[in-house]
Amino acid sequence: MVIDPPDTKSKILDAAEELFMEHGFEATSLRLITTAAAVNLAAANYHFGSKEELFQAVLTRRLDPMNLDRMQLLSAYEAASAGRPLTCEKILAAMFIPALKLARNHERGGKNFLRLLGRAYADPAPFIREFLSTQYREMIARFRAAFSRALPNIPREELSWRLHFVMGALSFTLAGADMLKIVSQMNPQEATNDELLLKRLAPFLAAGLRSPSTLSPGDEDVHYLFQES
Amino acid sequence: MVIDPPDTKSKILDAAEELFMEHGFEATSLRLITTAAAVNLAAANYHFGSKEELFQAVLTRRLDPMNLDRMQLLSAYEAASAGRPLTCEKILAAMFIPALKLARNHERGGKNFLRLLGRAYADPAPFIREFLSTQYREMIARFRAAFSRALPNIPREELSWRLHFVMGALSFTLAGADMLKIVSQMNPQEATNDELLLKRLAPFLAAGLRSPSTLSPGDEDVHYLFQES
DNA sequence: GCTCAATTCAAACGAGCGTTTGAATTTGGT
DNA sequence: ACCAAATTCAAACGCTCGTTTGAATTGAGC
Repeated sequence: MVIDPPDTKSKILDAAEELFMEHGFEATSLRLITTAAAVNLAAANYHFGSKEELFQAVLTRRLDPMNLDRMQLLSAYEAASAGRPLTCEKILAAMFIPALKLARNHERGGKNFLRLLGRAYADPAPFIREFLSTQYREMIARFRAAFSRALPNIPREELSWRLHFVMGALSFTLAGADMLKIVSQMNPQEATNDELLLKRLAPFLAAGLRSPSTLSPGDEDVHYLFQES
Repeated sequence: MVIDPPDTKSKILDAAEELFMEHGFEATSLRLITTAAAVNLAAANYHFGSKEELFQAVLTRRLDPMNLDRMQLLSAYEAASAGRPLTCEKILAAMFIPALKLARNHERGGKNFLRLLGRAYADPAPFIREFLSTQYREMIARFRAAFSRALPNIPREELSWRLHFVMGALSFTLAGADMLKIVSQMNPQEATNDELLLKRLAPFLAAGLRSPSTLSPGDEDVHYLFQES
């Protein structure tokens, strides 16, 4: 069994994924990418059209299957629950397991990709924001509906916020191997254990999601944060 | 009472803050900044040395007072508690109130700054990461100690992770006015109400922080996420 | 009113950027 | 073996970047 050599397009995608992850979109030049991929400079524009389209191709290659995976897993859980609403942990698992599967895909640096993705969330470039917005719309809608059934007592708007916090903590965690040094001077060998990481994150988020809504109607004026002493 | 005109240095800082926030570090040129500030291009290098040092000056101007504020507030709460450990809400309030105070500082765009800060957390540039790491070290250590007293049953390592998640959700939330469109198609006029936003975030995080540790010793093999069906 | 240091200014420097070009080369169908 | 399409290649284009330079201007102290 012979593994045929990767074609130019794949070599560019692989090099771009690693370098975009390491330096960000703006700071990574096509010359750096094509040199690392050992292909001609013009090949990038020939195969992908532009640097922006190359970046989108890097994201799409892994993001599409992962989000599909998430939705299928959620559907499987829902089918198995016989009509009862899922637990928050179950829904979070449907979000995390496909991400973990990707992170474990070491043959091609899946972990690099998750860090790249986490950073893309915070990138101000309009073309990145629009791209992610359309890529995520369907998946987010499915999960919002699932959480809504799991947490019938949380108002719809409050739930939107909490889902936002969940995405924030998740993407920050995925992107943040370096950040751990800032926040916690964490043990590095543990920081690379993604499974353990998400095992810690999921219960944390589930507890937050289940907490009673503090801003129920008529409760707007509780100065929650600003009580004296 | 006459307000004297802002000097060149301040004009550059103000313009840089707004433009770095909008486009990120790499995508913002000194020519864009100095033109917006209506000063000569060379003035940026004359007053700040380099683009990197200018960026650090933008951060320092507001970050130093804010973190000092946080630590003083935490000390005040601790002094008022007469030796009893603080609640998580109280500690989170000491983190959030100074940020809110800054966001309310409309005369100079404090809100812009918080978005810039949230984005800096995710920036891969080494000089940014090192800068933030040293700027935050003392403040983080103080708050970790406070949470440690508030949550004596959470192992030290688990607590480090949870503090990490808290920082993630917070910075993502501060940075993410645009992101709300992706995750939740949120009501925009509400998204700009920072007080309400943090009133929702704080109880969410407090519930997560207080949740029982699921990875207590001997419990390592619970396949929390990977249970069947 | 002179001096000298601090600041502002227009101009340029060298380097790196994304993209395009047009010829050379490889590939696959007949 | 041939042709046409797909791909690779070296070179260049036009542009913007961060930084530097050296002269012009300003302003406070004597």
